[in-house]
Amino acid sequence: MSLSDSDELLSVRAAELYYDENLTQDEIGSKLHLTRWKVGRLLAQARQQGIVRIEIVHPRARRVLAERALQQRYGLKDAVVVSSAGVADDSELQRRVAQAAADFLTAMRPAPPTLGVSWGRTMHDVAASLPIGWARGVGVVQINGGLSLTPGGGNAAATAISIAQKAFGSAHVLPIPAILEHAETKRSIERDRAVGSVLDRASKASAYLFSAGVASDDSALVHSGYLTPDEVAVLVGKGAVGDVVGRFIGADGHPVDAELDARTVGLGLAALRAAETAIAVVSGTGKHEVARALVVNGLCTIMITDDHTADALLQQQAEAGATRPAAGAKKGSNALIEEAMA
Amino acid sequence: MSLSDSDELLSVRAAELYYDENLTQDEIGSKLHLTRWKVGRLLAQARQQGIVRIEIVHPRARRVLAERALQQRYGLKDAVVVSSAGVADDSELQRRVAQAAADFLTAMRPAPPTLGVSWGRTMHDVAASLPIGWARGVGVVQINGGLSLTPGGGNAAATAISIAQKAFGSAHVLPIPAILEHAETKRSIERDRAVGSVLDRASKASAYLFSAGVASDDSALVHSGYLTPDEVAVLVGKGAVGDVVGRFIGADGHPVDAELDARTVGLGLAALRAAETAIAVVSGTGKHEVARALVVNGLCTIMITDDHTADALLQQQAEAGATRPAAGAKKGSNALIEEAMA
DNA sequence: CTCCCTGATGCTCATCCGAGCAATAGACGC
DNA sequence: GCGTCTATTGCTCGGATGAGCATCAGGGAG
Repeated sequence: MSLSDSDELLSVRAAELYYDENLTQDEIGSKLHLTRWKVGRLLAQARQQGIVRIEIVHPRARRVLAERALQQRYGLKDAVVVSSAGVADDSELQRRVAQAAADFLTAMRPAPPTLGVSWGRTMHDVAASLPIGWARGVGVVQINGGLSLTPGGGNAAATAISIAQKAFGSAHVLPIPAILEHAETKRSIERDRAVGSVLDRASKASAYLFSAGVASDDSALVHSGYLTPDEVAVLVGKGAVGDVVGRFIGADGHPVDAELDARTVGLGLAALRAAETAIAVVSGTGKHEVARALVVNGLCTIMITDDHTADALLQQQAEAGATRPAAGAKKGSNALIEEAMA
Repeated sequence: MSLSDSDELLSVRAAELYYDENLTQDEIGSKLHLTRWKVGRLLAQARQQGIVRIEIVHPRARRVLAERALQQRYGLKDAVVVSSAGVADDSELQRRVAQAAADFLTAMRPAPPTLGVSWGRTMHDVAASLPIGWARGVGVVQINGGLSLTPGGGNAAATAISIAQKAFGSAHVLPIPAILEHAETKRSIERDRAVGSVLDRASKASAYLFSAGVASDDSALVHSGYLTPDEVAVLVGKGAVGDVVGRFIGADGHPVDAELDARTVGLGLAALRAAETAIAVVSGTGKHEVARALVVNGLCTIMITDDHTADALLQQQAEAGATRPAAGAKKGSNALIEEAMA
């Protein structure tokens, strides 16, 4: 601790003169009766101690440090953390994260020939945020069932179709329920030629893009009428932290209810775990736990989220390491900007 | 409007790379396929548009720009605006402002031979924040009556005494009520030799330091039992925005109730208006109106306040000019730092 | 008292960066 | 198409700044 009180006050004063007024370090030096090197050191100290906080306030701003920390901590291939500075409500934040996901997709080089997508509020926003022509000829495959029983917001297939259309590609949808009454029905549906081919295609996708839902009454699966609040409560009792591609998982990243899981149509979690590129888009206070389950258990290789969630994920110091082999400090989507220039 | 959307995104990205990572502009240039000058311009634009916000987070931090703006707008000799960044509640903010006032006093060169002070919660905090030896031999004079009828927090005289003691000086107190029942009583009290001599000394003080109170049930004059909430309500009805040295004033800076004013013991507002150095210490959401009355009507030459109040004072674009002759951009308390080094 | 160690200070030098200027590319009217 | 006008780009140059080093003050241990 070499920070004497007087030095700290000097730091503050120097920082004010440097950043608010903008005097040179030399000028500050003579004003404060210090040498310009001392001033430089005070400023460095002020920045290092966090007295000077530099914040980038913009809907599209990202928190690069948190991104790298996430990447390294959980062995992700990449991470995108959007700043929540100046965000009014949770839904605006979600839109920003969706926007970031769209930016990320757009910047992906090479674009995935086949992209498996889930559905839901977040995915809808991502689709909406994608610019027309974000890629050329991507095949988009819906990876889990979803026939919204409630109106509004378009159904699950619309998301996949929209993403495909904007890339001048083709969509392969699953116009079937997300969860069936009986495991047997599910198996027979999967045996259907059309459905089977889509699922097959899904399992071979070169990349996946999906979101995660909360385990509460607010779940999209409740809103869509597949589950009742009571059923969700039971799942929570069994340790569910949220759902991924329609499957409710616990903190260990595995389904909490084997029976329910057997009735859920779509790609299995193993496929995500094995995927080369699995992009999770998760944001909001309620989703910290699911997000943790995703990264801790290697269910995604790329995490796109907000800074609060990221901070939560980085909170605990030593966690069990991710199941993914660490990808090292491999640099990620720094080609994002290409899009902006195009 | 030369800010195309792509340029804005580039600005954001460049700012991230520059401030979060800290690459040189050159490195950013090659990473983003831009020349380093372009990067420089993007960064300048980002700062100028407020995309990059640099904030100094420290209890003692000041908002120098607001200070200068206040100074120039209202023709003040000086202004101190403390940052409210990271402040939990209003009382913490008040303590910070009091601290700033103490810093300001300490840094005053030359120290005023005689200092007239008022009393109240804020003044108490200022006194408490002053370091022992903040000056040598200042004569402190209480400028308005105040015998707290309620316990706790020490009475009005204690404030003056504390300030004086810490400067190894002498105190001249007014151990009499702030407001009397009858104007006649007030006049006779003023004729008292001891009281008269203090008031005389007060009127000749080389500087004044005072706060201002709200016109509401929360007024110190209500707490001290000099006024009832009903009486204050009547004053508010007459346009009172708050009290200064015990006198309730309207937005025009004049007493709203002549009769009440005639019963109030202490320095008149004219003395403040004429003073070479009149330091007002005002902070808190409820005091914006009083603060405005002070600066608009030249009741102080130096304003020490919080940034919210300052912003409120700077809100309206063209206001009637201050009654004080503009003091120009005369530099103020930049010697503050001497204290820190001593 | 002397020596040595540690941390702070002031300095040199290479780099970084911004102001200002010339060249260039677009935009527009003719 | 052509001239002109303006916004943008890339550059020169000198000041501003940070890294690294020599020096110095102070503070034990012997």
